[in-house]
Amino acid sequence: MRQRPPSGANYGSAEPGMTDRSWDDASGVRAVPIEPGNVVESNHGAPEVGGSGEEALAAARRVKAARIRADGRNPFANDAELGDRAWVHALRTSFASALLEPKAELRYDAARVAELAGAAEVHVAGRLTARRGFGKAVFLRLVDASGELQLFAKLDVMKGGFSVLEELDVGDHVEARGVPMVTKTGELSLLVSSLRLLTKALRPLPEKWHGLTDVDIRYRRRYVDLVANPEVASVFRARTLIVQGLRRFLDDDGFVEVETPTLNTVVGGAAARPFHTHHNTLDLPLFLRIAPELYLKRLLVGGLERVYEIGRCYRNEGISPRHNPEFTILEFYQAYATYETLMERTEALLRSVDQYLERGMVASGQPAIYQRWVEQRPFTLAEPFARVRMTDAIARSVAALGLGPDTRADLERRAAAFAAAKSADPGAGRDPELAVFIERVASVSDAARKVEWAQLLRGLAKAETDGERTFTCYEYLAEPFLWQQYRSADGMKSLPVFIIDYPFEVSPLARRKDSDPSLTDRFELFVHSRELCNAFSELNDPDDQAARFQEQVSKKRRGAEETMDYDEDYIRALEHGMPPAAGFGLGVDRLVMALAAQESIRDVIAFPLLRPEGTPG
RNA sequence: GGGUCGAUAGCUCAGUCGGUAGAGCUGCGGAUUUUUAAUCCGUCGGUCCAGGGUUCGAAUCCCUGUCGACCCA
Repeated sequence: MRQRPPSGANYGSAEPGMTDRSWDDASGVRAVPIEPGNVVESNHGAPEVGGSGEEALAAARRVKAARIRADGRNPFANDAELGDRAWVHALRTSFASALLEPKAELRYDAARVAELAGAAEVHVAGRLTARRGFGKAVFLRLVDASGELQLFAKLDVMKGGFSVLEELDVGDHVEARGVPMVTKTGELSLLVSSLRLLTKALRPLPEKWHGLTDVDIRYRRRYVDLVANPEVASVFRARTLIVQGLRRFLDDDGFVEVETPTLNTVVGGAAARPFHTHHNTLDLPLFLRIAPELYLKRLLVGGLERVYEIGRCYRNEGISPRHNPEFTILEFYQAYATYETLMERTEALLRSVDQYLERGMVASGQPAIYQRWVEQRPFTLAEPFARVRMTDAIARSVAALGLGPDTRADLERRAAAFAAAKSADPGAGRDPELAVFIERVASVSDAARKVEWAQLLRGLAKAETDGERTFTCYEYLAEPFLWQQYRSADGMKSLPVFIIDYPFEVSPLARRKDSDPSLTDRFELFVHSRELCNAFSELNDPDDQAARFQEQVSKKRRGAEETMDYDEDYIRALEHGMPPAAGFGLGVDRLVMALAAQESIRDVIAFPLLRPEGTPG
């Protein structure tokens, strides 16, 4: 790809009008000057020409479309025969041996290209994204799905066909034939012998230099965003490569891909609020699934042994740069494996996917974009991931924050006092002692200032068990600081961290540790302090599972919103015997964010959920 | 749910103390046969997010609402 301006957008200026029709071709095409008052009938009444308001811009293009129709041609043609079409990236690749140093500048040796190209014409098609006119010669930039190529249209080559330039605008789709050549500045171009409009674009593309930057419009009109900001297309191509890489890794390891229901009658497999829906003829209330977990494990019971699903889940929760209400999850389940096996597999999986991504980006001519992503990633996959027990992570982080070893005990005492005061008088206002306490612990260090103490204490006060308190301490005291505390050998990047040994109370589907039944054989992988994977040895004791479901149900009765339902059929399945197994879940959107160095989940989801345009909220 | 910031031409943005609404790009007309945001000349283009208020006068000040971004919950 050619070097682009920093904004990523780059559209050519308008071609000044060409009224000199001395080269009108012999086919009798009458070029009609486009002027105010010269409006030809269009599909949308009589547009006013002139001005550059949105309607006026579209109207001017409708006039051109109408003129083309009047000439007996179709401005929305569908008879292009592209059997011999050359993708522009493939074309570029075929002239790679003519590249001059430094190759990144994409300057070509004219003589070498002439030698390679001979007199053979090639056929390309795509969208015009820039136009620079010189009267009897015009430069156009053509973009297809593979890349971009400059077209060089000259009157003395095109003869009568040159008049088509009058009716072309930036944004139109065209097909062109010509012989590859190199311009004076060394740019590989197609010396156009024939050029034809395929689709008239009635609306203009955003401005060529600044492009489209309004994030709201970018997400709402992704079709424009993709054209105006080429890197957006790279991100979505990367997404495809990443998903392919995940499939490849699992398929090669004997996993069976399955699709399980997204319309569920019970909520299960994760702690989240569901979306509600309804089936009419069954008159059945349904939930959109929050996780495929319980169905996939039923398949283990059935003997599939290695299954996975990549699919959409729906959680009725807030929207943030890291959360979209619908998102894509990968879950896989492997019989006769443990969570320890899966830690090995996880490292291998992520490296394999990243290599697959790199190969794909290189193959599509975007090695520079991939390289930039790697540099922008604040983490590295190159070194062994850290493995830390949750309690150790807390202790280490507490020490790193400059807090004493008794901090947790102090916090729990304070939270208990807070909870007691609150239950005695729910309407009580601020607790001045609490503020004093927070100030005391927060003032220990700059890092300690960053702890969300008030939320931590609220969480501790709400926690019902020791395990929940451990998890709460982890969430607030350790997790946000993992990226600082686990670093690569050179200290430049953060290391992915496996947090292991989760308390059983916060892991209702995981197997208890044989050596310590208060813990589970579970890990989560944090990449730069962001949760990416969650995996555990599966609980296959139906009686233990039934008790945990029971506890979830009673939590819900006590007012908790993010709990599971009792899934009777799942218990029955376990009673038939699920082989010992380990299961794994990964947020695909978050993986794409991490690998393609994107800060917002909305930048890796083509059409993120937005409030509808122009509707009161 | 709360706070901060933002919304002005199709796009990117200015707009002073409250006094006729501005630029660049796009479009349109013209010149130009090797450009790279081409260049040069001319020109069209506005529900200043919406509604209300203050004022002789509001893009500007106030209130309410809508949408968005960021932060917090």
